[in-house]
Amino acid sequence: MPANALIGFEPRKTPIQARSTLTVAAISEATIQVLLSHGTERLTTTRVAARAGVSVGTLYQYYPNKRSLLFAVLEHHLENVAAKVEAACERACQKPLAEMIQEMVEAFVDAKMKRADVSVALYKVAADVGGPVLIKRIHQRLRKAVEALLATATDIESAPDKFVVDTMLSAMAGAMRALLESGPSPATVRKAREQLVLLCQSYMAAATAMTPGAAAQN
Amino acid sequence: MPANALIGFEPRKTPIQARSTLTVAAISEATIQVLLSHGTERLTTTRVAARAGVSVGTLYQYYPNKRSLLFAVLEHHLENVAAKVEAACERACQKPLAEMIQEMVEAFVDAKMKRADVSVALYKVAADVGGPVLIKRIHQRLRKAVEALLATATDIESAPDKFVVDTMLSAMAGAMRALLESGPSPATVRKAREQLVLLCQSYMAAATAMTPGAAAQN
DNA sequence: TGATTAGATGAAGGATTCTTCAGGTTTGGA
DNA sequence: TCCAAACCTGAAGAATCCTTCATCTAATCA
Repeated sequence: MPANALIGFEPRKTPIQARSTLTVAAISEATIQVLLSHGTERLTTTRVAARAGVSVGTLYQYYPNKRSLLFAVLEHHLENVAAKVEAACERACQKPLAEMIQEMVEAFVDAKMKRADVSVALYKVAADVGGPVLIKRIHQRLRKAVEALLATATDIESAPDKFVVDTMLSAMAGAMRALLESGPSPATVRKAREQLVLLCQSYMAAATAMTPGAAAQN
Repeated sequence: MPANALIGFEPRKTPIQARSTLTVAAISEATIQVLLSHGTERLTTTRVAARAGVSVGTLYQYYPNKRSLLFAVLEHHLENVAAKVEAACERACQKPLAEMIQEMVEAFVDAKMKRADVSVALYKVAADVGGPVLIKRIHQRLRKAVEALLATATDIESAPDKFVVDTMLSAMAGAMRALLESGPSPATVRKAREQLVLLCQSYMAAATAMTPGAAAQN
């Protein structure tokens, strides 16, 4: 399943002339627009093409099928978030643990909130189109970035387990998802951001303290 | 949206005779089976009816449409999980914070793992069928249960903010989802369960005013 | 036993959507 | 200018699927 779950998703043809480059960009943006205005259910290739100002045939010249179209948009979004977090990780090297976590988490929250509506719409897409595979791939990227980051922390002795990092990341992503899907006010987002930082900080502190000498009181 | 998002989901007719009670039970179970064997995409009313050993017409006698069928199954699953967690909350009254959290989290994990395959399949369903509304409803139930629980903790001064409880619950649920969707081995589940407990414990300890004495070292 | 209600049937209507392809238009180089 | 490649068009094919309803059978009760 995870191995060949992505077949048939490759672009059918790559744009060569300037005209077609504009076309694929328009299709991509139209997909997001239709997603926002009609939802995943009523996202049809014809509608996307119409919104992009081209005909369906043109759409199928660059995407082999509807799913590949959605997949491409989802992939682009996730890559973008991952890149932001990775950048934050590099910025936060050689600092105390708490500061590292704060920068990383805030980068993640801000990246997701940048276009909150799109983020929410894409959760539904992920359920249909290669979600698991893609999520897993991005997740691994983030885990590596965070592990590399933690290795440079100035105030911890041994880097935490892969398992711990994984748990933190999925908790962070899950809480973020719940937040996004609740349609939060700016004030709510601010508070949630703080809490998310605290959540990750306190967990990492507890999970890293376990390994060296100062074990927990349990 | 959230207000009337559930219209048309009410059962069309309630079974009276014993025969029809069996029928609806069979349809319900068949829905899960088809969900597992064919996925949400290829879940058709005809297929469900066939699997249940009845005709499509019979199905439509009890469910006004396909979505109401999926909604009912999802609702049943979530109610079950919520009940398990609520029961754990009542069991854990009048104890130290860490123990409370442990019992609650473990109850949640165990409830979700009970039929892990169904849990995973229903995530996709939730994306299509009244997910947000239902999730929000269950979430509120859990929050109230946890708040009532925390109010009886023997080692904290003031009960934590609603916001804190919400964050913890969504983080817990999110991490659990990621775990389930990764198709974990029993050993992995065991480790993840521990980590999830630790995650929630350390966060609650950090976000709560503990009684002087056993405060966190940060 | 006869009448009335509950329950079950499944072919067919109706609607939607994905995808193709034969043919037309535009672009860029020779 | 002229041609080949790139690009675009959109009606129509093909496949699904949801849902209804006229009709039949089983159960309940007077």
